[in-house]
Amino acid sequence: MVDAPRTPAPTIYDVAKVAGVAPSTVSRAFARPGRVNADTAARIRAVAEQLGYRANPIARALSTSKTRMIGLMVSDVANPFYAELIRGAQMAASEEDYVVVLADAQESGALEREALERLLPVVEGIVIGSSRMSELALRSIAKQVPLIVLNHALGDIPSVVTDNRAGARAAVAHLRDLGHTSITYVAGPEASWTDGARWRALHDTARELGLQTRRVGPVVPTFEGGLGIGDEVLADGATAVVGYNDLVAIGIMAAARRARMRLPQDLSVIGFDDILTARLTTPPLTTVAAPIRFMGATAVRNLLAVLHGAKPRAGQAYVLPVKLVVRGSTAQRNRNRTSPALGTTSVSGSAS
Amino acid sequence: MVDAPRTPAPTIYDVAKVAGVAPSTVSRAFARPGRVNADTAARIRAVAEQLGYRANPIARALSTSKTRMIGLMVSDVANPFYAELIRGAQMAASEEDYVVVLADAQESGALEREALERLLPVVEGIVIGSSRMSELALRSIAKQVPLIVLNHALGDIPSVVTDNRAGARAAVAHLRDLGHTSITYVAGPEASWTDGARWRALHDTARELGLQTRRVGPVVPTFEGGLGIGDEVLADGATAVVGYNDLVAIGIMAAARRARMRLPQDLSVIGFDDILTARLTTPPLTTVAAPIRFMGATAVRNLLAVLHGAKPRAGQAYVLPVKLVVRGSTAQRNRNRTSPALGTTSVSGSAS
DNA sequence: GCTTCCTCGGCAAGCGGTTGCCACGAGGCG
DNA sequence: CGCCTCGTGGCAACCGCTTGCCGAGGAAGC
Repeated sequence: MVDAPRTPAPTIYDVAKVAGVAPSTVSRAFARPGRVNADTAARIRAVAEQLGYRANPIARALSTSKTRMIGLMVSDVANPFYAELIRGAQMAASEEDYVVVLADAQESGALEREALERLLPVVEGIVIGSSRMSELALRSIAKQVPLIVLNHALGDIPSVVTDNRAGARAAVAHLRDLGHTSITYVAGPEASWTDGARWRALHDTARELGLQTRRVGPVVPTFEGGLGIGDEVLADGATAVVGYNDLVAIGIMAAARRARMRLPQDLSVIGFDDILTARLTTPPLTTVAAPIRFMGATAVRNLLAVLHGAKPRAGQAYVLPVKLVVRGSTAQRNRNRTSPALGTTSVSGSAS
Repeated sequence: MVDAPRTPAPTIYDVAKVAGVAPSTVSRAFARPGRVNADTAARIRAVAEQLGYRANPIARALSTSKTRMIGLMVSDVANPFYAELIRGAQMAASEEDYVVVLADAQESGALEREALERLLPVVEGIVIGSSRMSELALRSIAKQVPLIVLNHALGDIPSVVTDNRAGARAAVAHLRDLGHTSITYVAGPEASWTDGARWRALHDTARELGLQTRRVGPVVPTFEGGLGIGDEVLADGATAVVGYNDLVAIGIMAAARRARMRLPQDLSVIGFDDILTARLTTPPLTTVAAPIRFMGATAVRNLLAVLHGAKPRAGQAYVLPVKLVVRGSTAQRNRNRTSPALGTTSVSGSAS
């Protein structure tokens, strides 16, 4: 063992002894203002302060089951989207003096279950960002502990999502205004509820506004995913593509550049989410910005509200507004762009 | 309050009753293999399984002070560097069935202290990534709980850092090979130990290899930081710049592009760390790649080792190897590049 | 003056495990 | 055959805080 002559932290018993009262009184002095005479309370506080007393959250939790911890499950911490989300959740939690326990599913349903297992007995509630688990599994979790899911509207579990419909509409309208007549959508994970929502909304609005749509994929929702399917997208002579998320969109841009296309003249690209990276690319990415940080905060705040006794609002998801941020990756359709010279991993097929 | 007819989870008492043994025996059946007769243990396990018993970590923690949680403090969760770090820490923790409690200092020493305060009583040990606190404060923490700091070599606290010296050397050598004779370093936060280490190493090797160095900054270690100081860097006619980290380097690139310089012909840029974003820029960033994920994992593994009784290795930091990853942002020095047309926020001064 | 109510502190029983110590029986050994 | 040792299980005392309940004493009501 280590050296550690660390003196044990003072307890309410120590404080009680010094202050000349019973431990229960000390406890109440902190937890139940008013229950104890003001003078006594003041004296106790003073002693506590002087002894450096800090309540032991573990002990408290044992009898109250209030750990002041909430679990946050993300499918991939390394994804910038989640970084922002975590930040929001983190902030909202601190506001109420809660602490967040992070779990990373690493895009695997099995790991997610396992991590959840570790979390469950310790946290008061859980926020799950884009689960890879089945709805059945989610429901079973929801039975055990207050739960709120992100980016996935389930009938009976409280959830917060973004307004994918409005976002898709804005994207389509923007592309139409630029003269585009056809849009290629690069799909994300099949298991993703968000992907379905985005595609459906895109498809519907496109039809409404008289544009064609095409759907390719699914791909893994990363830069590599977008890069990998880039040639297929370009082979068909697409002039406008919308990616499942920013990372995919950026991947597509890289593929286009590799194929010696000019951006945005030859190809307009739009992403979803507006992660930090979106503004760092060349050209900077036009994207449907989600209030990511706010999403995390909203989820946590609602979870906390439920923990404080509020009725969970299950029937209807909280839908957060989005905004199309026009940057440099979209431009007027170029009617006579040349057939792309495909990259090394080229695919047969030519531009229309 | 909520509905919740959630039946209370079974305890060792329930299991004991059904299995016809004493609670202590149940406890030992799980915690102390061998201490209990194999048959009895098997029976207990069976009963537990059937009842769906799960040990309550809170209760266990109360008497053993082993929470199986470690704290991870980062100065900015939204920074991609930390995203990777968290992932590594997270993975290493899961390996030993530990859970990580995340705290975000939001680049503020005060918030960092506060968050630490919340963490301290709950976790068995803490990993701090790039602290904004004073060394004094760090030492005081280290006295209370096993601590390991990242990117900051302190004499008496175990730490893991990257081989900044080797990294700087590689960067300088690379630039020299490309014909550059002078290097501008854009400094990061003054409070950053890493910044000092990088600059010193850069300066030393440059001198050794016969190159000039210049140092500008400090700037906040973000894209905006790099972008903001870009003009100052360019005004002096720099041909090669090394940023404190990738984000800063990317910011410089953006500034250069805004000034209508061609990259990398007119300006070579090198970053540090190799965050995910580094390969997504145009041109992709040449950078001194740190094994970020591995750093996180290393920190956690060593912390865990200490918790398991290993002697903390304080005297000497664990230094992790780095590797120069040459991408597209560096090129042969262009001897006759034209004086840059500075952007809107231009600074007086002309190229040499 | 006596009952009633209220305020405020203490007692003690949990919360769900862990663990030092003891007891009991069986096998080993001289 | 008596004594020791070893393997196992149980008892009970924690770990530190919360909280229902009780009771003493003072204020208020009649």
